[in-house]
Amino acid sequence: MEQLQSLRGMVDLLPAATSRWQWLEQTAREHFRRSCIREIRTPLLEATELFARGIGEATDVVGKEMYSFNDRGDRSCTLRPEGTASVVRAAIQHGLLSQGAQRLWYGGPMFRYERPQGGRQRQFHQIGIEFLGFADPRSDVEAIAIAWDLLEALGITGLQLELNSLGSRVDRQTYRDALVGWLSERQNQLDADSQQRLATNPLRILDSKNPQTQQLLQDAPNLEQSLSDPSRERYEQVKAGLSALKIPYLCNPRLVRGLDYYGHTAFEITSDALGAQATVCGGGRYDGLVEQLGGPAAACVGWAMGLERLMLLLGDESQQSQPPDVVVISQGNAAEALAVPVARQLRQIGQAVDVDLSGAGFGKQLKRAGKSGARWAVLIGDEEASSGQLQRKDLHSGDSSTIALQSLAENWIS
RNA sequence: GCGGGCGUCGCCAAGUGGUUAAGGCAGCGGCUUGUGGCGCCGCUAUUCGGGGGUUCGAAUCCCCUCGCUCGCCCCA
Repeated sequence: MEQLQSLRGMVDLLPAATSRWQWLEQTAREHFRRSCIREIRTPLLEATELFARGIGEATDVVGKEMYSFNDRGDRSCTLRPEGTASVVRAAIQHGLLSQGAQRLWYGGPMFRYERPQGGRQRQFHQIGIEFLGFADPRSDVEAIAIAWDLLEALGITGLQLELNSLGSRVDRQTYRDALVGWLSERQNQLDADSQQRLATNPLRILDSKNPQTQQLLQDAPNLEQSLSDPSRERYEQVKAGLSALKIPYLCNPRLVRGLDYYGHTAFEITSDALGAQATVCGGGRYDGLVEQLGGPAAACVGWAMGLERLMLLLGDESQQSQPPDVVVISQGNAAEALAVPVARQLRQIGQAVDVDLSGAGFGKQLKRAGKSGARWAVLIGDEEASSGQLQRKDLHSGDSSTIALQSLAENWIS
């Protein structure tokens, strides 16, 4: 490789794409503002231990996907692979929870060392919300509704909300034992990955894509049946809340999610237009995490969306960049000296002004100005420079008039 | 990390062993040295992602490598 290029899975966003990204981000920001959710920004780099303890040692994210390195002080650092752990850490560190429950959102790049694929990059972008200190099932409903409505505001259709309850810690332990016991007797019928997980993370076997494994699981103990009455009741309340909002959902008892901190409500919003990377939004409840990371007991619910995947669903029609309002054209020493000052004056009254600094002939500059889609051209040549009367040309109609350099800003009318 | 497909100019793309590697778009220059959007003319890859090999001869065949892509895996 002679040519220097971006690292694998690290993608440049070129000007043709950035306006679309800005629109997406603004739409999300506005949606969060209306939902009274405030932004939190945390560092991209954290102590490796935060993720190891927060997300779980046995998860794939921690086990094999982290960008970790030792810094000059020999501390193990990791580029954040997700947002929740950092937000929780920050909330604990700054005592946010002692000021009451927190409704927070975050956004920005995340890093996961994986083989890139459509909708999957090593540096990718998420936005997410975290409700810290909310135990009521209505908070699950509200969080999901906010995600659902944001996707609608973005104009994304054809989405499916899948819902499950992982129950309480005790429920999960009970179920886990039952599942491991049942599967152990049929270990030889499991695919290789699932056999591994039997020891490390048995619940994950549930959402294996291996058809034989899925077949086998038909008769396996069911997570729903292991739910305690309060857990079941809670789940019902969430479902009722969603139904009341007319948000359609599909109960999927196999929906497990890969991060250890989830319990009770877990959900995903998927699209069938994304190939293998179908999840657009994923989240759930993580009532034990704050305490686990050294904070007070605080029930929480949150989710994250992958922005690249949203972009894929929005279609990649690269938008034309906004054309300038005005292009300043000049020729000759005296005139060229005026070009930047004129542009600056017009910018001060709010015009989007481009300046042709090429030194090419009038014809050429005018041609480019026309192509740029600008409405106006301001022409400055020797005559204009000496008389102080600039020429202002309407590029749509071709009409020209003069405008005095002295009173340019005052007399400019778009 | 494992399998399949692909890689020719900024973009799209012909060429599949034989002299100088089509074409289109964009860009640049000119016709038109101070007045554009049309038109016409011209220019832009000693080189086919990179390296090595086979061959008299390779973009075209083989190996390695990098990258992209699809599936697995995983998740957003």
